[in-house]
Amino acid sequence: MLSNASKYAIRSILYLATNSSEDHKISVKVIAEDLETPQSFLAKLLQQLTTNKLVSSAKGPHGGFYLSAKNRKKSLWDIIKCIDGGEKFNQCFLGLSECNDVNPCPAHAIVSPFKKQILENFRDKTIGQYADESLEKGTYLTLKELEI
Amino acid sequence: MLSNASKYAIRSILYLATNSSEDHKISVKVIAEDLETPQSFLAKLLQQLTTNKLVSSAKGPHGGFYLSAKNRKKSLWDIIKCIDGGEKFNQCFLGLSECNDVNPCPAHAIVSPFKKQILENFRDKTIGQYADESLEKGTYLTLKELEI
DNA sequence: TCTAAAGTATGATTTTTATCATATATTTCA
DNA sequence: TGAAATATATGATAAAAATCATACTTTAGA
Repeated sequence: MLSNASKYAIRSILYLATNSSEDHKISVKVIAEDLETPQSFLAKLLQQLTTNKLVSSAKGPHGGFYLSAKNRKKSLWDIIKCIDGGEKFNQCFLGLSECNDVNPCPAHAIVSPFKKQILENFRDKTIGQYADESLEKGTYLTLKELEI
Repeated sequence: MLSNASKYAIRSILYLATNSSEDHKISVKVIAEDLETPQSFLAKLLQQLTTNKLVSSAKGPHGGFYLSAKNRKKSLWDIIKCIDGGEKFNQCFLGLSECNDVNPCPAHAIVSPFKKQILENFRDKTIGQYADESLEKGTYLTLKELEI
């Protein structure tokens, strides 16, 4: 479904949402170690996310990445758009370029409603809300968190 | 979601379900032209599908591919398993290897029910049923069919 | 029995995605 | 003011997916 890039990006941002603040920036090195993702790949991704205002950063000692209040207002969908492009949830399951409610492929009827609902959820809920809910529900972002 | 390979495979099989029979085999060339897919790639795929008894074939003049009654009893899920592997609907949306109802990632709650329902549909409905329904509903398998 | 029309088998190439590496620019703090 | 810690920029490499190409085998039909 999503590219690794998008997956890493989402996990990083949700991680920053619960662990960082303007007073507590986190370096790529630490993020990559905590999330168990390739560091230089993540560095590139975070750059891209920073350029697109989804993440904030500061150079130098005690620098690093963090989420500002504004950043927390963004959505998962914003992240996906930024990395994989805005067509991700608009693509036909069987790869046809014109599949839609009027001219559906054979899988359209079963797949389409789900895509719509997931897209809505990803578009309408903010990163901040997602992070809060995740804290309540106790979700996890890396396998490390599963070790007892 | 699916690889191009799986998409082509599903489209080919649904195409054969409505257009072929033991008495009317269809060559890769024709299938590829009708579905607008790369011919040699499709040839490889059809081989794999034939090996795995999802499609039937005959060599020589008037040979080609077709679906037997048995082939029609298979499911979309069988095709996906054959090409992309059986983990396709079992993978965590954020790429974690252990994500499940007990230890969910932040996206699990929203994504998981949909995956389950789609998987069920794909697993429980036969190719034959899919093809019949598609005929009734008037779905399409290639953009060509949209041209007036 | 020869020829042409098919599938079958295998490997080469291209494209995309993912990953790795290295050099540069800033900034804090001693 | 200079050294170390950080992000930034860019390009190189590796791996996977998709595509292309070529030679071989089987079979119907003249």
